[in-house]
Amino acid sequence: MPKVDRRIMKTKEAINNAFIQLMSERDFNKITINDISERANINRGTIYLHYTDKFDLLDKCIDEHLGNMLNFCTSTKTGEERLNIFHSLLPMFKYFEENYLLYSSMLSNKGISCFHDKMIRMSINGINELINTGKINQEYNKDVDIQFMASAFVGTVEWWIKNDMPHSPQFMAQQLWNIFERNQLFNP
Amino acid sequence: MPKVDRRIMKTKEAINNAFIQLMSERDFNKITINDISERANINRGTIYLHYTDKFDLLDKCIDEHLGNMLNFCTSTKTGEERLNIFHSLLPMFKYFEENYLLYSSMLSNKGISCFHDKMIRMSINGINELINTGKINQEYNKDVDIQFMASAFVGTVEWWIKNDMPHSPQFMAQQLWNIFERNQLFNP
DNA sequence: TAATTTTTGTTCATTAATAAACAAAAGTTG
DNA sequence: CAACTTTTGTTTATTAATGAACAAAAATTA
Repeated sequence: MPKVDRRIMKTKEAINNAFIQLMSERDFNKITINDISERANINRGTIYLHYTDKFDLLDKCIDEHLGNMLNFCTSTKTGEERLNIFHSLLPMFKYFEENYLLYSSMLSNKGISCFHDKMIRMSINGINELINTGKINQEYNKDVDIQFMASAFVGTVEWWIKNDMPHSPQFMAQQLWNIFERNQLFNP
Repeated sequence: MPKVDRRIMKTKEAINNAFIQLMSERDFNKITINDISERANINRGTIYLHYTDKFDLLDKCIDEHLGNMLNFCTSTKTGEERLNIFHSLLPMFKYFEENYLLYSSMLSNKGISCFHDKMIRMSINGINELINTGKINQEYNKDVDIQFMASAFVGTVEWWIKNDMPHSPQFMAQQLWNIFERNQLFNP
């Protein structure tokens, strides 16, 4: 990958940090480009060099962080482990815990649904991968089933984050795993 | 004053922070321009746009921070208070306490004497101002006396900083003030 | 000491960020 | 609703920072 100019890295990080900070303070529709540029201590015009508007910024911000999460969950694993759902469940909860400020802001923030939507889409992708590799009980391979599972899964995770993470990552991963087992979701 | 480009502000602050950090870790002559640019996350060449070499950087760094100190000691005061030595002693000790990392690095660091020299010069300037305004007992108005007083004063402050500030700013200011009174240094 | 590596200070062409200005859109106020 | 203020998105000329290259100096190593 061609190395990125360090000015771009710094600018983007400043924008992202400012944005996440502001998202934890007030609702998305109360945040202006002005606010972001002031908080990030950069020229307002500079934001437009990287993002078309604040919706684009929100979009890319979520994409990047969910991408980091996925990476974190799969990076240190072998191909076999990667498809073992429990080995990914635990790091996922841990990652959310470590980035509490970001994800709780995103979820508590009125006026944005794209975070939820992206979580759903990510889950569906994950489920499809498990189906294609035969890890999942084929009987669940219908779009309604997939949607049902994704909604349940994402809803549970979101509930956990929004309610200040009332259980440990270990506990949550184990509980979800138990549910999956009880429903014979995974092939042995 | 004409407003400075915000890029310059950011670059200088990054350089200064990196430099102070490094000064607290190792001796000045073990610090390279390379180290500073890496720590500051800026291009090495950029340093040369603002400083001729690392000695110049050290010099300007000290000047700036001692300037801040002077400012802090005199800013919130009226003209009368400003020349009342006790009203400046206390804030001085407080300022050093608040910027402990910086000043203890400067003093503990082998290979630099300019910090001490600048402190002496600053004290001499202060004493001269007090003489010119008649605040100081005229009998002390000889260069040897001035040098004696400045050395004693600076040496005491440096001792306090180097030995991890064994007394409170209040105590130090009071003790110094007592010494001045005992020697009838100041006119009533 | 000689060979080698690191650091320095400078140059260069290129790119990113800047301040300032502007009209249009959106939001707020009386 | 109209007057007003704020925010937006874009443009422009200018400046600062960048990475890369280089030879010389300094420091390190054998």
